[in-house]
Amino acid sequence: MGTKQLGGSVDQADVTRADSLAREIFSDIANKWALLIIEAIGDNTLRFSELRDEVDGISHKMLTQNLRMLERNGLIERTVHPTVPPRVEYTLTEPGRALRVTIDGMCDWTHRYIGHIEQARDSFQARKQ
Amino acid sequence: MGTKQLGGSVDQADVTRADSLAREIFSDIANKWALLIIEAIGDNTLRFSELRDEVDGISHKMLTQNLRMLERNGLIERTVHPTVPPRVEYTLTEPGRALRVTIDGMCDWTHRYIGHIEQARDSFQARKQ
DNA sequence: CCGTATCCTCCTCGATACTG
DNA sequence: CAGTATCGAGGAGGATACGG
Repeated sequence: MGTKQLGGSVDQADVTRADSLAREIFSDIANKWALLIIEAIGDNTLRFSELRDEVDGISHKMLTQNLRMLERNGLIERTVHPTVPPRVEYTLTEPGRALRVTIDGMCDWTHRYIGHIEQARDSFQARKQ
Repeated sequence: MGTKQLGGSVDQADVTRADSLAREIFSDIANKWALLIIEAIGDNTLRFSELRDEVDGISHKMLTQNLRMLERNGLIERTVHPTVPPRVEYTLTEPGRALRVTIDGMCDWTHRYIGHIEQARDSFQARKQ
């Protein structure tokens, strides 16, 4: 992450602080559940239970945990409808939608290279007998 | 991931198999160490020890483990120079370089929204007292 | 329905030491 | 220098139960 310094008038302490913050954010975001949740929300407004169905294999706990994290970082917005039973909906914020674009890129990449990868795995397997 | 089906002549079994493979690949790739390693290599040819220095905070074990995984999936190429002491170099393959582009996108995103995120964290903190 | 808390398991990850 | 193996601690993550 320590790429692209912004030389000039910026205090060195601020730079390193920003860098460590950037690493922290990157570590938060760069995990499969977070990325899959963002993909799942996309342009939609989804309820907790809908997300649970949409993101397959995710547990109740992982979902809440990642939703909190994403809310904390301002990537999603959480709106509670004070009805009974409660209705909680999640949407992407503008930063969230921006990140989504790059995640879309990763998904496209996966589909584009899935053949390459399968071959690579076979040849790797063969190399190691 | 289960988006974008390719309808038509494709056998359903193949579709689900490809989908589960895609998820598996995504889970492999979408972790911070893998992404940081790919970023670190970039256009360079780096030795093991150089990578260890470049990707800060990574342990010896995590590095080897992720390098194997990336090699297995054909994202990096590993070349051993049979000298003594041994010299092992890593570069990105074409799929690796393609993925790198999207990772660059994530890094850019982080830098662009770091301010938003900091604010979001503060306001989140405040909301929860 | 949604969220939190508790418990318990497993496996990730770091430290260390050893081979080629 | 690069890689593997081993071991132990700690956190991740699942299951369950309960509260609002």
